[in-house]
Amino acid sequence: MIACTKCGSVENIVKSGFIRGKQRLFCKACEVHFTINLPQKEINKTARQITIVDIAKSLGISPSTVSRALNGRSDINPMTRQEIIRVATEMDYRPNLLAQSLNRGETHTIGVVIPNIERPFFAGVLAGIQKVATEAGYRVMICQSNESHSTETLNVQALVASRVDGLLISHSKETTSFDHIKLQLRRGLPIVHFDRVCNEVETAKVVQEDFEGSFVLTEHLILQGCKRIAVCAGPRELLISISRLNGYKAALAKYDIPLREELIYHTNFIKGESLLALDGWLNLPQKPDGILAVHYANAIDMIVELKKRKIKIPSEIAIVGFGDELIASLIEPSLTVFHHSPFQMGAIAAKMLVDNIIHKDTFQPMLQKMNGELIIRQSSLRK
Amino acid sequence: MIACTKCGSVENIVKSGFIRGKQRLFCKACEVHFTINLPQKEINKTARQITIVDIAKSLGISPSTVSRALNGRSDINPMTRQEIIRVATEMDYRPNLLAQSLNRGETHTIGVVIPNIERPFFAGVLAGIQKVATEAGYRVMICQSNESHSTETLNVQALVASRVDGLLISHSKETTSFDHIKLQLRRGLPIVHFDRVCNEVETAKVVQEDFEGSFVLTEHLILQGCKRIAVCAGPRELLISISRLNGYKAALAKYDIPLREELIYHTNFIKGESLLALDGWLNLPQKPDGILAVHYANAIDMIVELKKRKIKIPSEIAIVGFGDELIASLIEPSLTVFHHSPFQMGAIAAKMLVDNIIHKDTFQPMLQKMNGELIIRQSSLRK
DNA sequence: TTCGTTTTCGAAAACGTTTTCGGTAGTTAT
DNA sequence: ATAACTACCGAAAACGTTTTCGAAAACGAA
Repeated sequence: MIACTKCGSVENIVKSGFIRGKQRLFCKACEVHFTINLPQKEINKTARQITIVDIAKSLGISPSTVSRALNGRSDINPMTRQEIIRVATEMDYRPNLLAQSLNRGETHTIGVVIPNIERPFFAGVLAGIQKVATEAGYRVMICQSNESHSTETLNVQALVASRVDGLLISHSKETTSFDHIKLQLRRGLPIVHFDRVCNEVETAKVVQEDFEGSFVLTEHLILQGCKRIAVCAGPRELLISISRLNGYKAALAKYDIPLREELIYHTNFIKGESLLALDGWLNLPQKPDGILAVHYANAIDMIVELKKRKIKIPSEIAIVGFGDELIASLIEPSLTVFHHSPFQMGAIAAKMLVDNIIHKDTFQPMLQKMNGELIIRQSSLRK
Repeated sequence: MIACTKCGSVENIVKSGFIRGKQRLFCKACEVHFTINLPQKEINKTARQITIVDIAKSLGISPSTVSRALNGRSDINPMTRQEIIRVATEMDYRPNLLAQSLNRGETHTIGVVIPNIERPFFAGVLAGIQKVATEAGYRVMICQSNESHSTETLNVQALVASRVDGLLISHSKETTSFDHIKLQLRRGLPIVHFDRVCNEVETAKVVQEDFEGSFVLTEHLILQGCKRIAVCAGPRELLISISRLNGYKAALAKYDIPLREELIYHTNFIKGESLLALDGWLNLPQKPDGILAVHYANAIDMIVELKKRKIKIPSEIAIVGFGDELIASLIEPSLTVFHHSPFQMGAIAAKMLVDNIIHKDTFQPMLQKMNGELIIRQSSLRK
C-alpha cells in the first residue's frame, strides 16, 4: 500500500517505531527511514512582505544584483539598476532591517536607559535624543530603570541583546556599582553618560553645572541677605547630589558662613519627603531664612507648605531650586531656579554617541558641561 | 614568480586586467582568473559575542543540539542539556535577538507613535505602555510625529521596517487620511489606537470620555450659574476635539442655552493661541462668564492672563479644563478639570495590543472607554 | 534474533540580506 | 590577431538562530 519515498518499492516497507507522533517506516530495499507527510497546509503568501528574492525572480536576475542596485553599488549597469528600482518601488519593497542588521553587524539603533520617563526633565532629554538620532538615521529604544539598580542592569542586558549600536544612560539613584557598564564597555560598546554620570568609567559624559549651579543659587540667597540657609539635598550616593551639595558648601565657605549639619537633609525622590525636612527645620530653635532645593519639585512642595503655614516667601524664608519647569514660573510666588535645557542635553549626548559609534577607533571620550542659567524670580527676591 | 591558485603552475600566468583595484591574473593552463589576496588583516575575535556555534564547538556537538537545550525542547538528553547550559552560562552566552527574530518571524517589539513625548499626558501613557509591555516580554520602540502627518507616516514605515510585532498609535493633529494605517492593517499588522483614534478603520481603541467629560464640565459651569460659556476647542479635524465640542453643545442644549458661534474658538496646539481666543471674547459686547478649555494647558494660560487683567476667577469668569496635571492643582486659583489617568490608558492599550498579537486570529477589536473623573477646584466654584 | 520501538542527536534548510570572488563578454591598444 | 583591459553580473558564503527530517544506537518483546 505504502511506497518508499525513495525507490518506490512497496513490498520492502516495514514499520519502524514512532517519531514525533507519526508512524515511522523503513524500506529494506534502499535502507531508508521515512514518514508519510500529509499535504502541508496552505501557506498564506498574500500578506508576506516583498523580499529581494521576489524582485530578483520577477526580473529573472540574481538577488545579488538586486542588492547592488538598491544599495547604489557601482558594479552595475545603469539601465539594469533603473529597472530594478522601478520594479522595487512598484512592488513596494521594504528591506528587512533585521536581515540587514544581522548581516552588517549593526542595527542603527541606540539604546537609552533613564530612571523615569514621566519626569519632565527626562522627557525633554528624550526629545532631544530622538531628534538628533533620527536625523543621523538611528532609531531609539528606550528603557526605564524606575530608579532600581537591578532593573537598570536588566535594561542594559536587554538592549545589548537587541544589539544596539550604542548606549545612552543616566543611572538610577540606587546605582553605585557599575559592573554592567564596564562589561559592555570592555566589549567595545559605545556608551555615553548624561546627567547622572559615573566617574569610575571612561565614557563621554554630558553633565549639568551641578556644582556651579548650587554655588550660584546659594550665593544669590546670601546676597539677598540670608544667613541660615538650609539645603534639601538629593540621595546621598548620587554623584550629582554630591556636586550640588558641594556647591552649596563652597558658597557658604566663600562668605564665611558656618556649615550646620542640621540644615542639611537628604531626600530620595520620594513623594512628601521634603515636607519632613521642612518640618524639621521649622522646629529648630533658629529657623532657616533661606532654602536651597537641589530638585525643583521639592521646592514647589515646600512653597505650598510654607504658604499653608502662612510663612512669608521670600521675606521670612527665601527659596530657590535646581531645574526649571513651567510650574516654577506659574506658582506663586514664582520660583528662582538654576536652569539647563533638557532637550539640549539630550541632543548633545546623542550627538556624542553617534560620533562615538561612527568613529569608534578615534573617538576621544570627553566631558561636556552644559551652561546653566540663573533665573531670578519672586521666591528669593527681597527688594 | 606568481603561481596559479588552482593548479600551481607558474609559467602559464598572464595578466588579465584589473578588478576592484587589484591586478587580475589568468592561468592559461586551468583557465582560471584570480587575484593575489594579501594576508587578510587580523580579525579581532576578542570582543565578539559568544554564539551558539562557539558553544557547540567547545563541546564538540552540533549547533542544533545547543539550540534545543537552550530552548528547553524535549528531544534531548537531560545530562547533555545540563552540560550545555553550564557551558553557556560560563561563557556568558546571550542569544542574538536579531537572528532569533529573523528566524522566528517575530521581534517581540512593539512600536509606539505619539505626537510628542514632552507632553506629560503622552509621557504618562508611555510609562503605562512600557510597564505592561515589559511584563509581557516585549520591548518598546518609540517615535514622535511632532504633530506632522508626513512624519507620522515615516514613523510607521520605520517601525514596520524594523518588523515590530504590533503598533500603538495616537495620531498627529494633521492626520486626516489614514492610508498608512489601512495598508499595514491589510498586511495583518496588529494595531491599537489610543486617545487620538481613527474611526475609518477597524482597530481596537482606547479613548477618554471626551464627549462625557466636556458635557460634565459644561454642565458644572451651568450649575454654577454661568450663562455664556465660551469654549477653547482643539483642532477642527481632530476627532477628540469634535467629541469634546459636541459634549459642550449637548450640555448647552440640555439647559436650553443658545449656542453662540462667537464663543467657539479652535486652537491648534500652538503656544499663545488661547490668549487670542481670550482677547476676542473679552472684547465682545457681552463677555462670557465661563470658559471650557478642551486642553488644560490652554486653561492655565488663560488663568494667568485673566489674573493679569484683574478679572476675578471664578466670580466674573469661571474656567474649567480637560486633563489634569500637577500644575492644575497648584495654580491659583486651582483649576477644575475632568481627568483620566494617562498611565492607565497606556497600560490598557498595551494589554490590548499584546492580546491582539498573541491571539491574532481570534482577536476581536473593541472600543474601550476609560472612566474619567470631575475634579472640582477653585476656578469654577462659586460659593 | 528480529522486528517494532524510543531516545538522542546531527545535517541541512530556512529567515532576508550583503559581500566576496570570479566568469563572461566586449573593448582597446599593440 | 592578441594581450591587457573594463563592465557587468551570478554563485555562494556569511550573519546567528530555529526547525525539519532522518540516522544511529539502544532497548524491549516475541
